[in-house]
Amino acid sequence: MANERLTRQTVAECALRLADSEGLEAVTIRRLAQELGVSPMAPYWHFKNKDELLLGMTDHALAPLPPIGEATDGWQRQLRGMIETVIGIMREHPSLAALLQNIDAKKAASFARATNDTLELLARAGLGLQESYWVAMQLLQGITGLIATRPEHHASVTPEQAAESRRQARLTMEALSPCEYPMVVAYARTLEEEPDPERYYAFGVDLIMGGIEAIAARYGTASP
Amino acid sequence: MANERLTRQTVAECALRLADSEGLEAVTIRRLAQELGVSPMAPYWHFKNKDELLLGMTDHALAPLPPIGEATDGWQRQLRGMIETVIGIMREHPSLAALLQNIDAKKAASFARATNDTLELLARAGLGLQESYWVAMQLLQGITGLIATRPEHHASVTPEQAAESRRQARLTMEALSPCEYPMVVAYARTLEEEPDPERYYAFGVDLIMGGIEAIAARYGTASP
DNA sequence: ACCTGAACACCGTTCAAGT
DNA sequence: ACCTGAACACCGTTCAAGT
Repeated sequence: MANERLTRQTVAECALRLADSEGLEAVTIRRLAQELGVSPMAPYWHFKNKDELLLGMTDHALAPLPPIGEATDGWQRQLRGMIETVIGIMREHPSLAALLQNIDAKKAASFARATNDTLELLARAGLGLQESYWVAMQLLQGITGLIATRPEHHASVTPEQAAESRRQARLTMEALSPCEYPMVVAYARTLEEEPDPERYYAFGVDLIMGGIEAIAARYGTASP
Repeated sequence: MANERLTRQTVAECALRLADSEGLEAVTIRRLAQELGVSPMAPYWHFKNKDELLLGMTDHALAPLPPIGEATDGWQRQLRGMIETVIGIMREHPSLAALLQNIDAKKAASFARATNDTLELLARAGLGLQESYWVAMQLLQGITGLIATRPEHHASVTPEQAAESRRQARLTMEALSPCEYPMVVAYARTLEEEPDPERYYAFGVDLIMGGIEAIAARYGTASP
């Protein structure tokens, strides 16, 4: 719209907004340029290729993630807080999960920072470096999976879109043979009623934290 | 090569082999046709579009997954066995993880079967239908993440390729500022020596199972 | 420094046509 | 029933050129 000069910031921001509202597959260099009211090649001055752009979008989304605070709490509480914050950011940016799966995440500075903080917490849990890294990656995958399976699926902002995608999921599963897949068909029926997102996310966090605490008790050397 | 008649089977098989050896992004309708020695439009007779092809590839890869056996063991042992089997299949088919992230998995019959079996096991663990489904999806995501982060990264078949991709990962992380990201840089150095894949996967399975057992103890109604 | 325009080598997919 | 060929509307990216 505005005919201002472009910035790395504004380009990344616009691309992220586009991804959040229409899905990551809508983010095309040409479509982005159109959205910015600029020629198709303009974005290339700010990002040398599409991968760099995706990294920029990720950094822009993850920027508000606060650094890990002082060690006043136990590592469990701090880690749980961090997980909840990331979930919050992913709920604000529905495309972030897909983004993290389509880039080499360790090349994003904001992601490296989050990883570093997580490694620090897990060291306090008594885990070794390798184990900590493996746990940190599983952690991210867990959060991503939580978002991907979420009841308010897709880049759907409006309740109507959310209800529609839930209906689609239900129809897909109900189309299956009830004698071959009885449990799946039974689950599909639970999708008829509106889900409670908060209950869903709380359960997900418990699931992720449960795995980490079990592994810390087994492989770690620190006291709880 | 051979000028035989095409089959849905052979097309899916060829596409999967291509994906496993050169990555999912190499699987293009046109490239696939070339590989089959056939005109670019030929695959369309067997799969109505690319999404259907990806589903077919997934079903082909997941076909050898055995159905859940009789309930002679406890649900924990059976579930652990299933996870290990899926990991085995994913290690044989390096593209399967990416495949599952790029399709609507519930539309793949083989995936629905695996989901159904998992739901049955989790019901025996005393979890409700919704909770079971959430756990099942987290389970898959966890396995997928395990494969994605694995030491023998990428579609690398040869040890040289594996060593090279590990080296690339190390260089990316070592390029980071050591005072800003001390833990990440420290972890990068552990990548210098050859990893032990079995130790890695065993740890991963413990991590995933730990979460499930913790949640079963907390939300379930069955005795262990 | 920042952006445009034309061009290249790719995509997925439709549709009419061949055997 | 199974496959081909031409055509369409897209991609990402390079490169020379404009201001």
